[in-house]
Amino acid sequence: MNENRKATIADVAREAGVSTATAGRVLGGYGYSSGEKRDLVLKAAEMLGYQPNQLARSLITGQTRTIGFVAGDIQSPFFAKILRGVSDVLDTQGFGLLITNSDEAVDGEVHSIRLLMEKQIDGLIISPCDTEGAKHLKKLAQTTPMVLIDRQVAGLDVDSVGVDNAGAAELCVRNLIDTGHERIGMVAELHSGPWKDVGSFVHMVRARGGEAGPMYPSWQRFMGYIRAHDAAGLPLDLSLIARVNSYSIEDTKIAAKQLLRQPNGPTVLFTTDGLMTEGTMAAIFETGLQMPEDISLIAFDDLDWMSFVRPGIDSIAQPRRKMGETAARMLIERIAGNDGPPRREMLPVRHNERGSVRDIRNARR
Amino acid sequence: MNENRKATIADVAREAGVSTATAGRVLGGYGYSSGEKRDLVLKAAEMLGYQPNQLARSLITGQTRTIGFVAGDIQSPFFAKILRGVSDVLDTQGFGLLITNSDEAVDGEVHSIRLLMEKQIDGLIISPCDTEGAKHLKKLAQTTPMVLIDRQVAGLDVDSVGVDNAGAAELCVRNLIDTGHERIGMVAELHSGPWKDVGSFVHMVRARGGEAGPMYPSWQRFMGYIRAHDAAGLPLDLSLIARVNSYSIEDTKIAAKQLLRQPNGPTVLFTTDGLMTEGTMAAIFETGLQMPEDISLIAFDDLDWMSFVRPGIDSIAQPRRKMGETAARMLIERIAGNDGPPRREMLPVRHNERGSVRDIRNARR
DNA sequence: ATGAAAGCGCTAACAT
DNA sequence: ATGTTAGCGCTTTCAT
Repeated sequence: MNENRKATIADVAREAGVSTATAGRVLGGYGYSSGEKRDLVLKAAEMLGYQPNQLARSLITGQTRTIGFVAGDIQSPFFAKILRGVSDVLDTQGFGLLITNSDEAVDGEVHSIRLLMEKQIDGLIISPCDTEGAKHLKKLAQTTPMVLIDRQVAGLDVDSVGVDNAGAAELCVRNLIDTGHERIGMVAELHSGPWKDVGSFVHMVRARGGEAGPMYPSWQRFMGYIRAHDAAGLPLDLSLIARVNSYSIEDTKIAAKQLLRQPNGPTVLFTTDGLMTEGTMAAIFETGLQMPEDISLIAFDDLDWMSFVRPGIDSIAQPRRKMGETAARMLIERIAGNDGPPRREMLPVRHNERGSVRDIRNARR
Repeated sequence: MNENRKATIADVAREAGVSTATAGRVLGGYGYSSGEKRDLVLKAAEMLGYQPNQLARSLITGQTRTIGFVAGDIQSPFFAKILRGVSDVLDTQGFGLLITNSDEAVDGEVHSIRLLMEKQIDGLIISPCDTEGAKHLKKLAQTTPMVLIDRQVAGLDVDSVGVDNAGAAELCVRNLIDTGHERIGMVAELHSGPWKDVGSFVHMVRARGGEAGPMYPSWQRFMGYIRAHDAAGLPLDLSLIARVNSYSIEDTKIAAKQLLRQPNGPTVLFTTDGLMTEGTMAAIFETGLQMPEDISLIAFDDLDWMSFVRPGIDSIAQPRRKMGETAARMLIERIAGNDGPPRREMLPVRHNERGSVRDIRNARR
């Protein structure tokens, strides 16, 4: 027997003594078929080791049952966890998952998307690297189901999932203030958005009463920081904001060290994401400061190790896996034909207290 | 103009006033074409916003330029980093990447592979969850290019990439012995392989002079542990082996705590992978032991946080990203037609000394 | 319920 | 160098 070539429906049909249409109907699970022919076909398929060719099926149905995911960087725990959630849901629905990295650059994103679209994905989950223009996404959204994860894009009305970054940051900073902290440092990669500088961002936020459109999560967290200060009547000291210029641990460490060494520095550091936290941890250790005696720390995004270092690190944990699951579910619904209005899923965060934040209400300065 | 339907080659051909074959030739970059017609076609394609449909192309060429990756769990930093390496190389070659999780179960693996094969992947990178039987892999290997990562399978002669686990572990344990340690604990998930128990494994290793066939990395690391003891003439004490039954942090913590609390316990702990290390870290903190004064630690697999906790954690780092790159390159070569003998790429590990291992040669017990 | 035939979008002979 | 034609493996009318 010739087992060099993969068995096709035609082979099965011939073996079973039926037409290709009938074979297709039982193998593909569509249309009518009598029990008798069914058995014949199934037996023949079994014998020949028939495996359907989804390509051919997709070409005709126009559906690949495959979705694309454009991550910033899949090796970061943030995206890796999200991806796991996505993968789990897709798996139960028989969908495939094609992944790419944008490396947070528009070029990479455009390239990734083109590749994915050529492979005829049914839908896209993306963490867009630009929250402003993103014309390519707006155009794509007209033809392809899409859900945004972690970030939103101004003027792009599609499903999205994320957390209330500003709200979570505000609550966090308010707690710090309640615990006696007045000099609250922030370590963030505030890459140039539409704002000239940090000062004009503050101005804008205040002008709008603490509300603003879509922006990067780190800016949103900064917004929460501002709101908490304003609500408590605590003046903002921009010298406490370490603005990291490149998204790297090394640069973060340098920026954080500088912040820690300046005269009249912060009593606590608030870091805006996992990478900022790692750079800041390194800075704290290198400056020899003790946590939480000399410096307190609270991090946005929870990481594995935070529970087994000493002190444990306080954090705001995003439900990453669930974010992925939710995104996947929303996307599949769209693919299935749901054409209701875009939904914005805001998942709750969890605040972990582990001992890295010191209560200094009754402490001497 | 009707932009509801995607433009096809036929549309472009019509618009350009040429045959579909000519249009196909310039758009697909094959066969001859005059500059004149080329321009016509390109212009028409541009105008219609033509995007090739890789499905149709693949159906006919028999190549999808997509490969599959079956990971144990993509959210673990180990696989996430490997995946990044794979993705990078594929990207430069215009290949797509379809990922799935096996969750280290044969069922999941089989299911994953079937899904991937139906999508007609050109090749497979897999971290097999069974190093023994794996009949499905052996069968598959006859028709589909495949490279194994991290683990090998007995009797499956295909390309693979990994590190010299036994050698690295042996060197590591020898160093511990040289530093005065005589009671070296090991925390490992030694899931039931073909050996009745740990004792019979030791027996087997010794009988074969420290060599054995393919097996799980954790068993290989244990083999290195045995070899180092035997080479140094240090008797093996099986009560120092914490055999973790389930691959979870919680169970690891419990097993490690038990090991730490037993009378005449270890002076140092050797953990066999990232998850074992995290569970062990938790155990060390919960028992209140000081590192490295009360207990030393060295870990197989390097993790982000090991450099910024105190003390820093000594580790054996696998070049995960490079492993992924190498696997991807090997696979692409196979897809391109390389039919030379299977290659086993053994990448070098790096030993990081950071202060979690204490030199006790001159210390009182 | 089943079969014959058309065709998804593209490439690959085979002509010219 | 270009056009014509025949499929790739499957689904989907349309008959019967």
